[in-house]
Amino acid sequence: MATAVKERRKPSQSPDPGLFTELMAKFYRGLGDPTRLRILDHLVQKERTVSELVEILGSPQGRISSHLACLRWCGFVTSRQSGHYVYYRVTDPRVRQLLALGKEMVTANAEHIFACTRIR
Amino acid sequence: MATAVKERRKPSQSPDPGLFTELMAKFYRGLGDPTRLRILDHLVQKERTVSELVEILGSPQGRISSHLACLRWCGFVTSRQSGHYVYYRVTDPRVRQLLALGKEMVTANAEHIFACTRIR
DNA sequence: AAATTATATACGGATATTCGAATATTTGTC
DNA sequence: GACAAATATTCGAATATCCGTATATAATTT
Repeated sequence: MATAVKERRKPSQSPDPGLFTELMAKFYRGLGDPTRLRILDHLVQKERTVSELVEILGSPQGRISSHLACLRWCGFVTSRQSGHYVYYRVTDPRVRQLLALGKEMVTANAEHIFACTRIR
Repeated sequence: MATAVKERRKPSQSPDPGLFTELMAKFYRGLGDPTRLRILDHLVQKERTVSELVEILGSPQGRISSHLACLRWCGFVTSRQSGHYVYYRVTDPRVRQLLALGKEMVTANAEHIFACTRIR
């Protein structure tokens, strides 16, 4: 007699509507930090090593690495190692789209956003 | 003789690079909350009143109103009043694009995002 | 204008996020 | 393997965000 096998959902599908929304929120929060946005702005233009970013942005190395890790987890950047340098870049074209859309909307709404007290 | 007039920047332009990045981050954080995303998901489909959203989402009214205020400040939704109902909707097509892009990327990266510890 | 319904806001407590500083890990060189 | 350079991670303190509850405002009806 055939045993009923509990079907396993593909992980790329929304496993649970609530959880998926949580992940979406988490994803957007990945873009919700100024340091990460500055990093992305540079990686969109050109591949960079961690130390280059440290130099360019003038932020401490630990902070840059930490934010890069976050960006990598969420799929905004990819990395490759060469020698003892790690090169980061933006590969997914959707990241550029996300950034472009945000830039447009913020440009048009800067004052309102600035005035929003719910988020500081 | 012509007096030199200090040129006033258009407010829609980036006033200060640092500040603009801050606003961008704030903007994306606007999408970084599950309740707000759920609200947007419904408003993308159809115009709704606050009480309809309260009913649909099962969250307390104050919370819904508060999040709607946030979404309105950041330019994600617009509102119109009719009687003593306030109708909210998504007017800007870029919001749909932002949501669609996020959905795609999260669908492809759900496990990684879930595993990201920097953001919980 | 009093009452009612719908919406918006205020406040304190709990949790999340970021930073700075220090340390650990990895990679290549000698 | 010891050392140096580049990168990654950890930890506590400061700040930001969210929630629940309560209250305030606005619009309509009587």
